[in-house]
Amino acid sequence: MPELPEVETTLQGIRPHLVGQRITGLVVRDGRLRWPIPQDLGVQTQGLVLNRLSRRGKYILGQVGANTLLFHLGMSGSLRIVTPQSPPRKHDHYDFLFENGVCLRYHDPRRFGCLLAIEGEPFRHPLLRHLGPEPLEPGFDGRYLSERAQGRSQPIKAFLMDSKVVVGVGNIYANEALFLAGIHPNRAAGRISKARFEGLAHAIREVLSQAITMGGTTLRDFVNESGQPGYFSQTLRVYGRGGEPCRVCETTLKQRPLGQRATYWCPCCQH
DNA sequence: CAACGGACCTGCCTGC
DNA sequence: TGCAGGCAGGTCCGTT
Repeated sequence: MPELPEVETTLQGIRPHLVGQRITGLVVRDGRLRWPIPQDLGVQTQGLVLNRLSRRGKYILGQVGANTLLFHLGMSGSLRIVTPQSPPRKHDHYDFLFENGVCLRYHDPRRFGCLLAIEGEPFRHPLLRHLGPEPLEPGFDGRYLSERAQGRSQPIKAFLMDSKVVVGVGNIYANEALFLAGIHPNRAAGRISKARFEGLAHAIREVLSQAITMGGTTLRDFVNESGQPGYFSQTLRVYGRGGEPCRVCETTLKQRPLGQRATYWCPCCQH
């Protein structure tokens, strides 16, 4: 489910409720996530203040004392701000309780998300160490993409979804950015000109920024911290639109799995 | 190192 | 109505 815009929407939604607040407890109803929630996490965090919430790629990082909480939403996860009294639903895995009476509740049917604690410097952790640059920060541009793509035969779409190349671009926004840039998703990454990579970097930033502004994309179950869906779905240009007319040239959009993932493109606009 | 396939899960939709 | 099969926003891991 969540790509960078959905994670950013979640972060911005929960941050004002939680930063500076003391953790009074952790209730784990079902700790079976991608990796089990550490048994001692409640004891480890109780009484500590959540000093900072930030994002790295699709991870949310919470700084508590010398340690960092690592949240990931996987394919179907969502974090919501609720009251401790609100009855838990099926697949509500854990609650963080805070001194101000707020409860941070995690919901994840498919259990691909995680909740871990990192001791010391978080960016040396194996899950974070090899991550590529943030697409919305300086340093991410056409020149960078072009250099990383040198000699690679991989389809550009798979290249963009590689978090070692750039973080936060998942299946929806890879499809959308390639459409905006006019690049065929199956084109070998190493066979794209520097000029076209400039356009692609711009398209990636554009599509991610727009989606954040609209509160993310909700296909079936993404909800923000208040339980509301995102509205970027209405703006999707190709994702999920196989067989429908291109919004630019009205040619019928193609759809075909590419590297196990649903891929959509306009055969007229993308080469 | 690069590329690829399998694996991890549940829910929902389609078609028989 | 029931059931099998396919598919879904992520990403780690093992193999070639």
